[in-house]
Amino acid sequence: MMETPTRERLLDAAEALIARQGYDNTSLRAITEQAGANVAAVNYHFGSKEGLAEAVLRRRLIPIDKERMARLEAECRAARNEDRAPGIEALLRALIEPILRTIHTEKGGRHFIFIISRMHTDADGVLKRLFLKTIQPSFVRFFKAFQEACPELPSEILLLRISFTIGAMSHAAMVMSDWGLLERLPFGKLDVPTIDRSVDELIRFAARGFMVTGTGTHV
Amino acid sequence: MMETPTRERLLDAAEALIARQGYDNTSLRAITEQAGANVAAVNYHFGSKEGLAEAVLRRRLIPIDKERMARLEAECRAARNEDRAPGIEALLRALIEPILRTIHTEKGGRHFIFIISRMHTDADGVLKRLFLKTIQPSFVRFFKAFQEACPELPSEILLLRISFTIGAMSHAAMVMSDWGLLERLPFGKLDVPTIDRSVDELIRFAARGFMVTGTGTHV
DNA sequence: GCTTGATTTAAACAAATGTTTGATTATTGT
DNA sequence: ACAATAATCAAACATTTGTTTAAATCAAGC
Repeated sequence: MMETPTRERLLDAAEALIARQGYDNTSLRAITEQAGANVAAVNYHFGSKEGLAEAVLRRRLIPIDKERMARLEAECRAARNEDRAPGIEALLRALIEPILRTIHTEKGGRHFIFIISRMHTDADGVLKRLFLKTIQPSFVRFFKAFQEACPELPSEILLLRISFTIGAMSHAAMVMSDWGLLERLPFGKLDVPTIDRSVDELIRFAARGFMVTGTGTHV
Repeated sequence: MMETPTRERLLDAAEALIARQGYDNTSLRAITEQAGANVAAVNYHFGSKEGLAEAVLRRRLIPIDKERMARLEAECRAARNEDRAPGIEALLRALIEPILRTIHTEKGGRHFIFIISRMHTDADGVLKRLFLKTIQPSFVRFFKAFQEACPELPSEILLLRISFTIGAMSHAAMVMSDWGLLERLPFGKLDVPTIDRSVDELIRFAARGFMVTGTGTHV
């Protein structure tokens, strides 16, 4: 049985610890200890603590970003062929599903989600800059697609609603990763919803948010 | 002209710096320097760095919490008198407006908002525990009111939707505090919405999210 | 005016941080 | 088998961290 290489063990340990404690509050010694490696291993393999964090981020974010764009373009292509505007719900699904699915698809995904959530609310920080750089192009692309889907909505309002959605997604990711945190509160008995159910609820919640003149009832 | 006391200058400096850089990444020396005070002043006035952070949090959070509860109870009372269930939109307004209003009402509110946003996405941390302890009772109270407003909605789905709303609010607060961050992206010309307009958009976005069988069109 | 208590100050504290060094051990290519 | 490169290791590096100390300064009260 081949043991996993040090480089990867470092990534896993860093991912888990940074998720729980944050970047600044996680020491290299804690990471290397959990990974069963020497302190110098980080600087050998990644150049610096910052380099390690960058690698942690890229490892999962780039595949997610690729799948997002693939789904986005698929919907836009389908829309062109059928001579219609892209559908809001399909766009939301392209934005939300790839990242929330990593919670139970990938091994460390549950940890990674926490890092991403914190990324959205960090004003500044080492990881934030890299995160923005990585995700900016597809964010701009998504915005254009949303504009096609809602051609009569003023851009700044559209941007607000997309921000609401990203915030909801970010927070939902945390709740879904650690539902126990809510269950500890005195809410009475709750059936924990599955990830897929939660994702669906989120997408439809956001989709309704993008509507106007909704006439449904509150049920 | 009386100069503001050291205690308060420390709170202001800590609030601004913790908002920008996070709790762990903000040193006491940076805080005391910006406040024009000695390093030991923090331990003298607040006992510890943690004590200072706690004071920063309580100073604004407790009044916000009080106003939230006041509005909540007002709506519930009105509902009882008129023999109807509490209205979703009124509940959302009670939850959202008091905290988002501090952005432009209070002097340092713009900074405080960042701290609160980070609080929501922090898995653990010094401030998180205090935040939860402070806000938990009214959160439970809000949940009960939402249950009255949506008596047929399963509790776990209701809890999900509230989580979506809180996430949207949290992220929106950041965008509203620093709209320039979005304007830097290549979106073309945007009219920056006012705070009041943004708050309204958020409340109505969330209110639509709580509906079912919405039949509006995407505009 | 002196005293009591509150506040401020500079200096020092131990502990923890990211990084570097130089030697040692594994692994690989020929 | 041997040389060359890659990887690991213990030890030490200079900084920075939150906190404490003990003296100095300030502000009232009587």
